[in-house]
Amino acid sequence: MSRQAPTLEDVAREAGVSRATVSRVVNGVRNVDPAIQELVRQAIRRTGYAPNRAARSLVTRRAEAVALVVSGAGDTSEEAQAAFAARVFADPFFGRVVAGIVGYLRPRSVHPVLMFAESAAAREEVLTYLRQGRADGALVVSSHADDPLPALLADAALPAVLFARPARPVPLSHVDLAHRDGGRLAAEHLLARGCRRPATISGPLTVPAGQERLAGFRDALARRGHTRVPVAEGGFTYDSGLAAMAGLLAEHPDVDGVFAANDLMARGACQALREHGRRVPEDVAVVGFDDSTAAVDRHPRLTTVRQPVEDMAAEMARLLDEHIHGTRTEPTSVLFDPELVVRESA
Amino acid sequence: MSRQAPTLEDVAREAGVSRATVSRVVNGVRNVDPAIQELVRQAIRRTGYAPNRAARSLVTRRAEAVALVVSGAGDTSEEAQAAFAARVFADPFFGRVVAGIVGYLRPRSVHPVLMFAESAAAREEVLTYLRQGRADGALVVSSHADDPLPALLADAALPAVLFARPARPVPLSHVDLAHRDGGRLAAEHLLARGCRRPATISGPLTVPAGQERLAGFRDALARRGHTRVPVAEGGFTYDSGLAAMAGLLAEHPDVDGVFAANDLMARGACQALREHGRRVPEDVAVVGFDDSTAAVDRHPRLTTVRQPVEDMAAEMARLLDEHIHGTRTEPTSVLFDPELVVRESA
DNA sequence: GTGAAAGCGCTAACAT
DNA sequence: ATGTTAGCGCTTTCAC
Repeated sequence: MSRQAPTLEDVAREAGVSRATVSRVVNGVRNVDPAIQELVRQAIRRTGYAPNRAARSLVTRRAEAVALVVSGAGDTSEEAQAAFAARVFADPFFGRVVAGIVGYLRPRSVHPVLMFAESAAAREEVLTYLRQGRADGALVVSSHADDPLPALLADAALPAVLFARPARPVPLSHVDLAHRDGGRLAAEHLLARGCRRPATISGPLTVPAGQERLAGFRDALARRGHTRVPVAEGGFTYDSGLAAMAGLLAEHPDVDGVFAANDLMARGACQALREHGRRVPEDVAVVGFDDSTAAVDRHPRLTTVRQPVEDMAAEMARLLDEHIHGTRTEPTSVLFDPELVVRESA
Repeated sequence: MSRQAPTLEDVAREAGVSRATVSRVVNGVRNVDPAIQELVRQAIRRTGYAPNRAARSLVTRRAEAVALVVSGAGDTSEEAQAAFAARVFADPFFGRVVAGIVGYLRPRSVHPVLMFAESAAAREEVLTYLRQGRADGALVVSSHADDPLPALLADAALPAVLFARPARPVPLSHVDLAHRDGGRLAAEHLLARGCRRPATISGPLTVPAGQERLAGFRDALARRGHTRVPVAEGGFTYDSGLAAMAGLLAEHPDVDGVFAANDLMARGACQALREHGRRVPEDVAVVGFDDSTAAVDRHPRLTTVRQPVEDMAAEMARLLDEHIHGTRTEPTSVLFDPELVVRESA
């Protein structure tokens, strides 16, 4: 379109020095005469030079980019992929992940390339992408615990870090939350505010997070004498929360406290409660999980177990960075602590 | 880490042909003997060869990547950038944009690199990124109409396409919605269902979309005899919708229909209405705009003016593609039609 | 139809 | 402290 972009050569000529010198000032700049540095800098400004990344990557063998892959377990059609993308982004949780990742990556000027892997073909594409050196590693957020991608990545010895522990062990670093403690926090809060009939809407029991939040909640309750706690399994969606709450109410009309394993389901539960004429928190207290935007963008503001997602995501990026640069070689897992945030719903 | 990745040379040796031949079968493959093609393909499989993108980009001058930049008008600190990222993703609208873009890009195996441009430095970074050839063009979604990025991109003659017409004309292609028609659709629906006291919660009047949705709504109403329509300006957020509705109710307790310029504000309005003892839609009908997930993930499901965001985003990607490949040189604007989706709220 | 060779723009030894 | 030079892995004329 426009005229050729200026190269190192052009700048060198303009400044009256060699390419190597220009390269030195453009990069780490070890020992270049300050006067010459200034000369070169001016030449760069005059020519409007911007280093060609392909050429640099070719020799450094670094793309300065990482793949941010959102993967599932499915094997869906091309169209369904778009729907999958929309669904993922609809979850307020993902925005926090991106914010945390970008917060770490940006200052280091590495950029995230967005990829969706919801089919075997898409997963293969991710591997190829990395093998081509278009990205130096992958940050993986799975929507299912039995996602096959982590194992593929590990087998190919490609640098990767996961958000959340996979259902089946995989030799890859990951960050995670102490979900059990989170469930315990919710239980203790409900009890402390006087609930006598606590119940819970769990996450899918196929994912570790779902199991553990439930286990933590149950254990804490059992320790205080509540051994038979009603539980309805949900799917981490608004609708599933609504349905689960309706079911709970039908079987146990006297529930006075509910722990939903995420905020979206807690919102659904609030709606079901409202439809059945129960006030929140007067009649039934509701505790959510995550502290996503869903917790605060409607009324009543949710009391919830906060997951420090941004910090976790940033740590994920940091771990990947270390794996890429070889400063860390062994798979590592970093666990974060949940925190109770008390608002209006409980 | 692992052993060197296989190169074209390795495959050539393995297959007993020249690099050029391997390159030909890897790419477009014009006239290569079928038998040799097969030979090469097997060699590729055996070696696990994946073409090095940096090397290819160096000669083709194509990154096969585009920048997906979410920009604002501000000049915020580094930390605020993260908050900005989180906010953007919290908007269900953005997920649909990504889905549309990825839907177009994926089959062409070009990948979106996520960038946020909320400060002068960040904007400069986007320009540099493109000049370095790390991305072939930019897809820009601005959160403010007075975003300076589009003009910068145009001045630098970098391929770019915008979502929505900028406040100030810029010689860049863009896609947009016929917002006026959308406002009209809302007005006609409210009238058709018998509203006598319609009001509206507009978007920010600084952005074209805000102005035009309001203008369309007003015009249609005026044409039917309603010349004095209460309007409260909102900011496209849940809270602003809630506050605006409360204000409207205070000044005009008899409103029986409200058009909110987006779904999030419509949700806020529903909440305010509920707090003031009004039923939706029995006492007050509410029409939203966008048809985002916010329209359907709570009750009552929103009657809303649908914006075909995915299609618009895909078109944006298509236009950029044409600009990049030089098949389109003049800035073009493509306008989409809104559509009324009737659900429960009106 | 296939191969030889030049060169894309850069970094990093190595030499000075 | 600076310059010279050899590639990095690929595409693409140009011969054959």
